[in-house]
Amino acid sequence: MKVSREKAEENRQNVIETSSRLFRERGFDGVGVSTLMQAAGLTHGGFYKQFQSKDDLIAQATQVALNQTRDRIASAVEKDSHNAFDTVVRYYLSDWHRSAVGDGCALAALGPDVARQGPEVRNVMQKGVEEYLQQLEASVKGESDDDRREQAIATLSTLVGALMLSRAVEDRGLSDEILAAATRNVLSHAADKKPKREPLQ
Amino acid sequence: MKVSREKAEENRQNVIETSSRLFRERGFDGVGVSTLMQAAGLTHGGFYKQFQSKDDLIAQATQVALNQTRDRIASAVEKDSHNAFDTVVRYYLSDWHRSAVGDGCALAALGPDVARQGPEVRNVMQKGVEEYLQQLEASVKGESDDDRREQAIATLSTLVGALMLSRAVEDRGLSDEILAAATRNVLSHAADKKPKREPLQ
DNA sequence: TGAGTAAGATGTTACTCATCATATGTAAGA
DNA sequence: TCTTACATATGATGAGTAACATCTTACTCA
Repeated sequence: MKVSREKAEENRQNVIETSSRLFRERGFDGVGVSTLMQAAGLTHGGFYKQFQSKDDLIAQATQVALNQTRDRIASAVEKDSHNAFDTVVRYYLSDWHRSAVGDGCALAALGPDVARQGPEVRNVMQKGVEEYLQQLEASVKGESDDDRREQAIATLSTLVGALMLSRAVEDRGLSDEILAAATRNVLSHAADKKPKREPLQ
Repeated sequence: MKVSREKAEENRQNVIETSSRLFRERGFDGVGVSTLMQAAGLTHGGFYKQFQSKDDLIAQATQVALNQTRDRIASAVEKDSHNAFDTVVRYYLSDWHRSAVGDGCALAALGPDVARQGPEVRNVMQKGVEEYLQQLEASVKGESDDDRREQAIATLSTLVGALMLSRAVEDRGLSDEILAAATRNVLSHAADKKPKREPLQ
């Protein structure tokens, strides 16, 4: 049942991408190797020819997930570079992002899961956070580099926290309220030289 | 091997409290019923006479965890009611809280885990979030109720997000930076009528 | 360059062993 | 006697391994 080198690599990528989605939806402990391989159209025996262990796959899938969101934000900003910050915030705290757990930001979907992992995965996460912060530093307004850095960190924290909370509560009304309040607050604070509470739309 | 009614109830509470800690440390899927019972000094057989299912225990343990942090914050505020907001923020984003996952806030330790659960657990979470928000609304400064509500939601999001991120990255330096930046930012924003960037200490 | 062949890698099936959530038995308190 | 908390199964599923089949890839020698 051997397969061409290209096909094998394609299968590998397929497993990683499928896993990155399923992990975000169900957590690292919520899906088994067997399920992951089956979802990629393979049987679970061949897994260990492609990956050292499940942890190895977790690291790679987390990387892919983080890159995906980074790229999506980058391309959204590219289309509207004048209101970069506004674009990022509204994208991150959108209805779509709240419901698209498997396609959304890994920080909000897997933060505590990653915190429980070993150094490899945590290093991947760290690199992802740094990249997100650089994106935000570029669009945030501030008087100094330090100021922008602080704004970026605080903004990222608020975005991640709000999205996570909006997904964890049962009532849709409270969930909506969290997204709306966080959006308004972040936009009013980080966009300096504007009145503190500008209308949302 | 029957035990007195009081002892049985004591055992039950013991299981819930132990579970609330272990769940926060390892996630809902990271500990099995057997481990939980063993950690409470019992064998796993009696579990289903005390709880309907693992989900049932998850709901109760989440409740206990949320109450614990709520009470700790309340008593911290009581001791220094003049700087309530300051106290809450510094408590939440402290070194101690970052490392004490099993004794810390369930929102930051189990947010995404809860998001994957059924309505019962999510309702418990929702009630917890509402209580946290009420605590914050009382200490946050603002011109109107709506204003305070928004501040409370944004602050809670930032606190939860920052703590979660600080735990998920590998490097201690970045982790410290996240906590420090979020602390400074939240305090400068929510404590109105003060210069925007007052020194941290 | 050509065919033929040896070697190597990918994936399947079948397995181990541990742990999972849950159900049934059992002995002691009420 | 009758309830019930705890102990002992039970069947399913977890991660990881082993043996084998099969096809690609690389090497050999013309």
